[in-house]
Amino acid sequence: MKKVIKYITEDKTEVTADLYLGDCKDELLHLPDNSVDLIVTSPPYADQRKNTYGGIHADNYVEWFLPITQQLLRVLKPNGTFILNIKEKVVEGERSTYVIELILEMKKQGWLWTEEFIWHKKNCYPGKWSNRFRDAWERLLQFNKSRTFNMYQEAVMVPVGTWAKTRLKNLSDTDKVRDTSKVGSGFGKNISNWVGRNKAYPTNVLHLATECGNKKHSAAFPEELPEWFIKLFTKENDTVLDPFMGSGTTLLIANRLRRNAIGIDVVPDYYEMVKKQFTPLELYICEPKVKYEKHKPKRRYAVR
Amino acid sequence: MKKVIKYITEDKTEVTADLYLGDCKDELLHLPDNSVDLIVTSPPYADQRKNTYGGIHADNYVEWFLPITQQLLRVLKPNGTFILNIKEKVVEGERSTYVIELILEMKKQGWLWTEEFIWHKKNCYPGKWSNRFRDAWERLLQFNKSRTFNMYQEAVMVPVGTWAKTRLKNLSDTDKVRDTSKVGSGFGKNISNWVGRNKAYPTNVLHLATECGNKKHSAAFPEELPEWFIKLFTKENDTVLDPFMGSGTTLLIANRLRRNAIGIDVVPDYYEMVKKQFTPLELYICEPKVKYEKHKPKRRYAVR
DNA sequence: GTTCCGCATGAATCGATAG
DNA sequence: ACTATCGATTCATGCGGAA
Repeated sequence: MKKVIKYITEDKTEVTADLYLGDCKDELLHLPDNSVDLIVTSPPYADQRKNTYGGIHADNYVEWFLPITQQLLRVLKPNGTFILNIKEKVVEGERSTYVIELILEMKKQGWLWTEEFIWHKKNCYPGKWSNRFRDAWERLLQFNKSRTFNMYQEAVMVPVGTWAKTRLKNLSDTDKVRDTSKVGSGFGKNISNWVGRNKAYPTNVLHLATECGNKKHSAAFPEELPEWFIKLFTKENDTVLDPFMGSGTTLLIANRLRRNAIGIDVVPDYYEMVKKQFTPLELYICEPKVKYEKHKPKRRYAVR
Repeated sequence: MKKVIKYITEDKTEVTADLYLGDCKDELLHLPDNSVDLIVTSPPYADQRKNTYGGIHADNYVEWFLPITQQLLRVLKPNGTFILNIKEKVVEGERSTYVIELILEMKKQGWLWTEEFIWHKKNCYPGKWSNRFRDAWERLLQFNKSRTFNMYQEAVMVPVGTWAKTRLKNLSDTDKVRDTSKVGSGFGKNISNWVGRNKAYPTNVLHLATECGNKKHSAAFPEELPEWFIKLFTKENDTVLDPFMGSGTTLLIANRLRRNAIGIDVVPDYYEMVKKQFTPLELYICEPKVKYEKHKPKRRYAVR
C-alpha cells in the first residue's frame, strides 16, 4: 500500500512524502536500489512496545532485524548514511548484547560501522528526583556503505565557547542568540561566513532534551534528533527514509527541511495518523520566504 | 614487588595503599580470591601509549586482556563491581570492534555486563575532518559477578561538596548559551535549572572535563570519575583495586575517602612516582571529620 | 582577594610522504 | 603494496601571572 503526498513550495520546489503500510521487510522491496540518501530510524526495541509491534524477543532480535538491514543496504545510495537509534534493554539485571551482536553481523553484510553518536538526554523535570538511576543516554549508530559518504558539517555548527568572547565583543547577546536560532531553523546556510569565527563544529555527543510535552505518541523522539542528522547528511531535495516511522516525526522534519520523505509502518493506526498529519485542511496561498524563518512554510499540496 | 603504606586517620581507622610493580596479569596472582570490593581502571587502549605500555594492537587486544579479566573475576568479591574505562579508536574510517568483542568474551568468562555509563568529556581533543566530528565520550563499562552487587546510591545522591555542586558552581556561559540554543522548546532547557538544588540526580552519564593541567604524567583521568564510583560502590574501609594505576589517581581518591587501595603498574617510573606521592613530607596532626568532605583528610602514615 | 587574559595541552583523525 | 611516521587541523580547560 502506498500513498504519495506532494508539496509544492513557493519556489516551485517539490517535496514528497511517500507512506507505506506494511512490514518494512516487505515494503522495502518496492524501493529501487541506491535511491535513499539518509535512513533515520528507531526500531522497536526488543520486548518493548508489545502492544504495537508484537514484541521481538531479545534472543531473536538480530535474526529478525538482519533481513531489514539487508534491504536498507540495497536502497541506500553509495554515499548515503544509516542512523540507527537503539539501546539494549536490561534483562534480569544484565544488559542484553543484541545491539553489539547486530553491529558485528551488519559488518558481515557489508556495512561500515563508522561512528557511534551518543544522545545525552537532558532532564525535563529538574525538580523531580527518583530513587533509581535514570538512563540518560541512547546509542545512535552510524553505518555507511562507503568511507566517502556525504556530510554537510557546516549545517549543524554550534556557538563557540566563551573562551573566544574577546572576538565577539562587538556582537551583542541578542545578535548571538538570533544567529543561533537562525541556524537552528535549518535555513540560511553558511552563516559562519559573515558572522566570523563564533561557531564550532559539534562533537559526537548530542546534548538534547527529551521530548517533554508531547505524550500523544508512544515513541518520544525529540524533533531535534532527526533534524540534526537530516541537516548533517542530506541537502535539499534529497530523500530520507524511516522504515519504522511511528508517529512520523522524521518525515515531518524532512519535509519541513525540503527533503523528500519515505515512511513505512506496519501499524494501521500509525499509518492513518501520519496520513492525516500530511493532509492539511486548507490550501494555503504561498508566502515568500521570511527572514529567520520563525514559521513553518506554507505550501500547496496534491495527492496522486 | 610490593609496598604497603598504612595511614591511620584521626578516628583510629586504618587505610592502606598496596603498590605492586609488574605486569598485572602476574601481580594479580598475589591477591587472594574474593578480596576486592571495587575495581576501577583504565587500561591502555589499543595502539595507544606506545612509549609507556608498548601499544597493544587492536587485533590482539581481546586476547591480551582476557587473562587479566580472568584474574579480576577471581579477586573481586561476589558483590563487588568492576568499572572499565575504555574507548575504541577509528581504524581506516571505521570504529574498531574490539571493545564490544571484549564484552562478549567477558560474558563467557562469567561476568555480568550490568551497565554502561557514559563519560561525556567536556573538553575533548580538537580537530576537524571531512567525515567525522570530534570524539567526546568514553565508555565506562560496569561488570559484576552477581546481580545483587553492593550499591550505595545515597552516597552520590547525597548533597553538597560532591560532583554536582562543584560542577554547578563552575557553570560556564558556554553551558548556558549552548544548551539553550540547541533546545528549541519546552523547559528544562538549561543546566542552570539545577543551580540551587541541594541534591544531585544521578544518571548514567557523567559530564566531566579531562585534566590537562597536570603536565607531569599522561593520565588524563579526572578525579571526579573514580571518586563517583568509589562512593557509589564501596563504603569506608572497603578495598579498591586499579590494575593499571598509572599516576595513581584512583588510589589517591580511595585513600582520601577512607578506602583501602591496591595499585599495580608495569612501568617503574609510575610505580616510583606513586610511591613518592603516598609519602608525605611531614606528619600531620589529625583533624576531625568535616561535613561533606570539602578537605582532604590529614593523616599519619607508616611504611612497612 | 578578585577578575582577566595568555598559554600549553590533551586516550584524536586524516591524508600525504617515507621506508 | 603495505606499514610506519608526520604535519595540519581544531577547541575547551585550568593554570599562572598580571591588572
